[in-house]
This record gives sequence, C-alpha cells and structure tokens, in this order.
Amino acid sequence: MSEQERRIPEATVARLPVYLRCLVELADERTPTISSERLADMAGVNAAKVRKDLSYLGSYGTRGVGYDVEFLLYQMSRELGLTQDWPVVVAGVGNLGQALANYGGFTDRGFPVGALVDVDPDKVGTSIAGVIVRHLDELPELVASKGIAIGIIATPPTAAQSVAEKMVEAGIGSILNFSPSVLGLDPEVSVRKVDLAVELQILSFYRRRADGPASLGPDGPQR
Amino acid sequence: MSEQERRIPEATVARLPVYLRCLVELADERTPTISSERLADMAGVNAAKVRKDLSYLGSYGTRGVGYDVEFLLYQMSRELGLTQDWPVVVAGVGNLGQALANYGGFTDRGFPVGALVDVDPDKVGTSIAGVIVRHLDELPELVASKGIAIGIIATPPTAAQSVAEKMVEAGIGSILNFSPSVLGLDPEVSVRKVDLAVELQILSFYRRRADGPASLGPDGPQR
DNA sequence: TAGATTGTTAATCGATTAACAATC
DNA sequence: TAGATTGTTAATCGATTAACAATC
Repeated sequence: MSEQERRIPEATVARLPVYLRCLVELADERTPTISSERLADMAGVNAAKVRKDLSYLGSYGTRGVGYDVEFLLYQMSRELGLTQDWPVVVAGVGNLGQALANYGGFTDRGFPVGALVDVDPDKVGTSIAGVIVRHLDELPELVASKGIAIGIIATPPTAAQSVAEKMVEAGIGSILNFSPSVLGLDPEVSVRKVDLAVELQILSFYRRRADGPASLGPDGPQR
Repeated sequence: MSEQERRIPEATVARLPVYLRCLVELADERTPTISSERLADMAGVNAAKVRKDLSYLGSYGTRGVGYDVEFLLYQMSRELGLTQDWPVVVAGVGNLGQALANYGGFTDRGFPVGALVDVDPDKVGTSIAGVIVRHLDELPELVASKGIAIGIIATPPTAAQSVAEKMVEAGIGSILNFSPSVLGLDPEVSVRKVDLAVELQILSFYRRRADGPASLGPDGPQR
C-alpha cells in the first residue's frame, strides 16, 4: 500500500459501517486498543478479513499491539464521510415513512431527517417528529434550503420511479429505496435498495432446503 | 445441468425474489412469455446473468421464444418455498415494529404477521393491525399455536441477542434482524440483517468520492 | 529477547460476463 | 428455412482466506 492509493473494494465498503459501530462501542467502554481477532468476533467476520479490510484505509495498526480504537474510529469516520451530517428527506409518510421519521437512529448517526414530503393533502401540513410534511412539489426548495443530501423512498411502488426522478432533478445524488420497484436512473446516482419481502423470501428459500449458508446478511454470510 | 442437481449460488438466490416480482407483474398484465433480455431490463441486471440464474432452476425456457411467464412463476415460487404461507412474529412494537405490523406488504407476499410480542406492560394487550401484542414469555406457545416460521427482531439493540435466543429456543429457525446488533447464534439458524444506518453510511461513502459503483443494491450493483 | 499481532502475499473460491452452438 | 433466443462453456474478475515474514 503506497502507490496509486487504494480503490476500496465494494465488499469492504459494505463492512466498514459494521466495524465503525463496533469501534463506537469500544470507545464508549474506553477500550484503548483492539486486535483484529477481537474486532472480527464483534463484527461477526474472520480476522484475516478485518486486517485486509482495514489495510485499505492505511496502515493504522501496530504489530504486536493492535489498532488504537479512537484513531481507527476517526480514520474510518473520515473515510465514510461521516465527519459531517447528511440531512435526508423521506418521501412518503405512510406506515414505513412515519416509522422512519420517528426512528431516532438516523439522527444519532449523522443523518437527520431534514424534510418529509408526500402528495396526500391530508398528510401535507401535519407534523411528524417535529418536522412538517411538505408537498412533493416543494422538493427542490427543500433540498436547497435544508442541504438535503440523501433521499429515502417510502412511497407505494407505483410512485417510486417518478419520486426518484424528482429527487435527482432536485439535486439529490444518493437514494435509499424502500419500495419494491427497481429504479432506472442516471448511473451517476447512487442507489441502495432495502426490500423487506425479498429478505423474507430469501429466508424462505433456505428454510425449505435447510442446507444453505446458515447465517447471511445483506452482503453475504455473517461468519 | 443434469447430474447432481444444482446447488444454487447464494448470489442467485438473492436475485430470485427480484425476478419473481417481475414475473408477477408480467402475469398481471397477461404477458404470456418473456425473453431473458426483457426480464433483465425489468430486474436491472444483464441478460447473461438472468439466463445463468434461471438455468439453476432447470431448463424452463424455449429457444427462439423465451420463458413462459406462468410456468416460470410457478417453478420459482416452488423453489423459493412460497407455495405456502410462512407466518412471522414481530418482536418489539416500537416505531419500526408497529410499522412492520401495519405494513400490508408482508401478508400480501405470504408472510402474515401471526404474532406480536414485547416486554413493555403498556404495550402488551394492545392491538395492532388486528393482532394482540403478547408478552415475550409467551413466545413458545405462540410459535407452536400459530405455526410461526420466521422471527423479526425490531427491538432496541440491547435486547436483540436475548430475544434472538428466545426465538431459537421456541423453535424458530429463520430470523430477520432489524437491530444494529450482530447476533451470535447456532449456525443452523438462518439470519439476515437489515441495518438502515449501514445503508446510509454506504451511500455517504460513495457520495464523498463520487467515483464508486453508482448503483448498488444490498447485494451489489443493480446494473 | 520472546510473544503478540499486523500487513501482505498468494492460493483458492465464487460470481460475472461474453460468446456461441443448440434448437425452437 | 431464417430469425430469435436459450443454455452452457470458458475466460475473467473480484472476494476470501490461510499463512507467514515483518516488526512492535
């Protein structure tokens, strides 16, 4: 690791937030250093993978000692772009949208809910978790005024594509899609998809056979 | 494909539910057949991948014609174990748990909410979406009487591990974990994890660089 | 120094993709 | 038959893992 500084593999990027959460926990307990072995246990992966993943960030460990928790935490936050807040807009305040808006976990982790939008006149104007629901048409002004970085789609599937397009037009470049629709957007836009029924169907597959990889996360086996 | 009938790759299993949803849509529109090319467009993948994935199910296509929608839909449902319902229990009826209980999408896709459990005396006894919230301690009887197959963890992270263990003790073999905790369980138990903050953090990473794979699902690039 | 643990190499494994013969 | 499209092969790519020299 020296020339042509690291292109971090996709699989590694997906694990960094897991390590980050472990490090936050360790920092809370004032644990000064952590070995790849112990971090691997916490994260549910193996130690070789931890060392390889961390090596993409730089040579931040000390042989014979391990990794300095605070230092690694800082470097990882920086790499993930988490040294600043990224306000999100939730589009669609049905069951899921409301739950997401009320869910404190986003704000805690640097993703405050900056805006809520819907098209239903009964919902526009109401307040959820201290944020007033605005009409979808106001998205461009909201994105600009609140500095919205990420759009979360919690609309019915029929509306998802058009809402996504409006988000992109409004200047949003990152979308988390909770609707079951496959979005077709400019490949410049980052899209991640969370599909609850798909997760259950995958569990159903492995249940039926009861011989597949037993412990899977969205990005593969946990251990 | 003939000897030693197919061990379906994990990556393929994760895509089958996406194809399934496309097929349902096609069946609704009474489209009789579909080519790998068109199905690939709908699913947001490439045609070679579709053909390879479908070939693990068997040789269900017709050269020069494509795949019979209804027939493929049936075969895929069968392979995914979706020819029967799999009742789920949601543990933890906070914001997320309530939203999940109210979310009709599960029942629609063969995963009816058979039970809700919590430990909060203020919640136990209340009714959500027509299901009465029971105490966590009643889990074994609920699993038995309602034929619960899948446990959904929507508790605070501190409770997740112990709730998961109770689910396993009660006979549940498949768990969908919405808490940010990494679960340590018998490897026989299938676990999938949905971590909303992790998804946002991954988006944050790619936003910062704006040079990564642009369009990602939980299981990799969408297209 | 002796023990511990990293960082990196290289082997292996699994997933993707292009290409095309088979065949409807 | 001619055109279309599958099913499969083989090449390529990316991810995982064990092993161990480097070094604290």
